[in-house]
Amino acid sequence: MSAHAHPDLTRNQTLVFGALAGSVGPLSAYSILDRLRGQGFRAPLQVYRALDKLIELGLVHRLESINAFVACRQPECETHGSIAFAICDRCGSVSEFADDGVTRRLEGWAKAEGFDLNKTTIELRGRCRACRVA
Amino acid sequence: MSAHAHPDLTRNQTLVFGALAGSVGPLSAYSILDRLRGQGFRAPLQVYRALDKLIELGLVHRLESINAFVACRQPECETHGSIAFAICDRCGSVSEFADDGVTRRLEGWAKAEGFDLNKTTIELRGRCRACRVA
DNA sequence: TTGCAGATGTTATAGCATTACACAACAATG
DNA sequence: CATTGTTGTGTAATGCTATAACATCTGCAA
Repeated sequence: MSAHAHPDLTRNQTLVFGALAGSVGPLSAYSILDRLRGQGFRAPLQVYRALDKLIELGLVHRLESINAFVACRQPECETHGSIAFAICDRCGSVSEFADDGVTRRLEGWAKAEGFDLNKTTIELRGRCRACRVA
Repeated sequence: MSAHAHPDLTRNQTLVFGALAGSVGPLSAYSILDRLRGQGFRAPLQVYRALDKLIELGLVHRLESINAFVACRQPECETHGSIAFAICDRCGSVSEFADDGVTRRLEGWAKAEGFDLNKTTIELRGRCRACRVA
C-alpha cells in the first residue's frame, strides 16, 4: 500500500501506517485508535509512539493546524527541504506539494539570521477546487 | 503598548492583548488565564473569546505548532499576504517576518490548483542564533 | 548469561479547546 | 417606548489532544 520501500516496521507501526494509508483524508490520533481497537489497540500512547516513529521515517506527516496525521503521498518527499500542505476546510482533503523556491527563500532567511532550522511547517487552509463551487 | 492604532477593545480583549504584549515570548491560552486571574478571569473561554477577536483584528497571531499566541510585532502585518514565524525550541523566542517571494509562490500554487486560499501558516522550528552556540 | 536497547502495555494525568446555557449592554428600528 | 438583533460576558461541564511514569517483554550483542 505504501509508495515507499520502508524498512521493517513493527506490528503497531504497520497497523497505524495502514490506517493512514487506507484513509482518504487525514486522521487524528484518537480516530486512528478507534479504528485499531479491533486489532487490540487500547491506549493513545500506542498510537502516538507509532506515529513518532513513522514521522521520523518520513512515512507520515503531522498537520499542525488541525492536529491530524496523513500518510505521505509523495515518493520524493525526502529529497525536498520542506513540504507544503493545502487543507480543504470543507471536505478535509489534503494536497501535498513541494516548492523549491519557497524552501530556498525560507532557508535563505534562516541562514541570514543565523537560525538553525530543524523543521518547517507550511499549511494552506481554504477550499479545494471541488468545494469552491459548492 | 501596541504598535497599531487598534479600534476599541473590550475590557477582556484589552487584558488579553496586554498580557501578550507584555510577554517576551508566546503564551498559551491557559498561561494567559493564570496571569489574568488577578483581574477577575476565571475560565478558559474568557481567554479564547478574546483571542478570537484579537486574531480577527490582526493584533495577535496563533502559533499552530506550539499551541500558543503572540502579539503581532510587525506594524505592516496586514499588508503582507502571509507571515512566517521562526520559533526557537530552546528559549522559546519568536521572530516574525514576511517574505513576499514565499507569499507569491504559495498564492501562485493556489491559483493554479483552483484552491481558494483563506489562511497560510508558515512556522520554522529550530534554534535561534543566541541558542545555537549554547 | 548478562546487559542493553527498543518496543509494548496500562493507568493516570496534564494540557488545549469547545459546547451549552443564561444574562447583560447597546444600537437600530418601528 | 418597546422590540429586536448583535456582541460580549460568566459559568459549568465536557471533549479532544498529548505525555508522564512504571512495568514488562523481546531480540541481540558482549
